[in-house]
Amino acid sequence: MAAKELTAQLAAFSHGRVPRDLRRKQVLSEAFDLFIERGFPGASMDELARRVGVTKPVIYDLVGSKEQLFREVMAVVQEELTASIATAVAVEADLPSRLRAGILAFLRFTHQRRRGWSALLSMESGAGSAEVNAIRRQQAALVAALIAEGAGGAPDPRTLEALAQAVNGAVEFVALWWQAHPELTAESLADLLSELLAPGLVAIAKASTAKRTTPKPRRRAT
Amino acid sequence: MAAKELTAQLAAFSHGRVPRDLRRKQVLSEAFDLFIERGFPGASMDELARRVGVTKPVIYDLVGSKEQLFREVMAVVQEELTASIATAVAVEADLPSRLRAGILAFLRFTHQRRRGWSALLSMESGAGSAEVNAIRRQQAALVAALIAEGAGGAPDPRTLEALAQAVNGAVEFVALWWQAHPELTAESLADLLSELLAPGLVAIAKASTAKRTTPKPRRRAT
DNA sequence: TGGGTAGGTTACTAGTGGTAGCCATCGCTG
DNA sequence: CAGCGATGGCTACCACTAGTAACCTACCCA
Repeated sequence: MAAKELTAQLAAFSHGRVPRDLRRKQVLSEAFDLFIERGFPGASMDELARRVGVTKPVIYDLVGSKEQLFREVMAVVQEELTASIATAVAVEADLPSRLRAGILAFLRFTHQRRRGWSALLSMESGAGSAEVNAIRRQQAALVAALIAEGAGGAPDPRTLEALAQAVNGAVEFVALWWQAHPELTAESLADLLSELLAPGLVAIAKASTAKRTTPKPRRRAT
Repeated sequence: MAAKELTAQLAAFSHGRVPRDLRRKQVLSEAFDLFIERGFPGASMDELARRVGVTKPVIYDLVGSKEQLFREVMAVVQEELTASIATAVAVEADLPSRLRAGILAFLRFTHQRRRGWSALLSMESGAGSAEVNAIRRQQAALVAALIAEGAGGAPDPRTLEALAQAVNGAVEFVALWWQAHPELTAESLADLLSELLAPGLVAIAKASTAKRTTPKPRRRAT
């Protein structure tokens, strides 16, 4: 991709002393690869510096800290994922279709970039968990919006959030599991997941709108 | 719990030189607390040694490595969780009830021991991810069994596994999210989750049994 | 002919997981 | 009671980690 033109640009400064912006891009690019190869804990700043062909303080001057670097690198992934799902959802009309489209987009994305994706998940707390959580929050918000508009006005916000988390979790787990069972297709899994989730979602959405229309006491599942 | 009798036993050897088994138990107990306090990456073997009142090589002689230690310590959590869910599920009859009971047990467990639980999740790869994955696998197997018998004979095993992963993911994510929104009750969340998941599960189960009875072409969600 | 500054370096800190090798104290046997 | 082996523990180290202070040097512009 942009990697080639980057190295091309870099070649122009073969005598060391690369401009700050360019060096920064190089660091980010190399860091991305490194995080994917080794995961967050396994990636060392020393090795990053070595790969970039520079010493550590330069790296720290450019990106601040390992966490910040990780955040910055993975923010790109987040944006791509969000965009990918958003466009996939946009072309569908009713809730179930949108749900399935979104799930399919997610599955395809994480499959395509599975190395990057598992690197992203390879922290999950301690250090860079904040960023992972941010991605999940954004993801959940997206799902929540999908449910809300798809259901024609939502239940209370908390319920909505919880539902979004549930949907998110279901999809993410299946995506992860899928990596160990690649004989299945994204489509079949998207089918399965939407068959699992859509009925409940629709029912809950209906119940909530019905409740707002005629406020009967809600029944609970036994 | 057993901590008191442990310290009592230890007090008998106030002059250092504690028998191997007892020292080992002490290490595991102290390690448990430490992992909970600091998470896996944050917990240092030096500090563990300091707390136990012994030097590092002793620790390593007793437990092998940090990963092994973590595995051993967290296996206890896994067993407790599995047992807790299993007994909760056992007393219910039909699939939706069993599902809800299982979910409720999971939520209560992770809430009650939320510190330990998030410590457990605080690795998710790199080092001790294997153990977390093991727990998830076991958890998924449990859910799969629940679905299988609850549905009176299951769909094909892969579908079953995928479903189990989905259910697991949904519940786990909600449990995690709940920690940041403790104003909700476990019961209400269990209600919500089973309302979300039960309809789809029942439908899928029915479709698969119907398919085996009268093998009509299965319809897909659009 | 100067700077000033952008780009980089050496050399260090405190702390990590993990280990080699040595020592002391206990209980058991002669 | 003497002696000896096993048991429990320690000192001192290794290579590595993230991160930093202080110094240097080559270039561009006045």
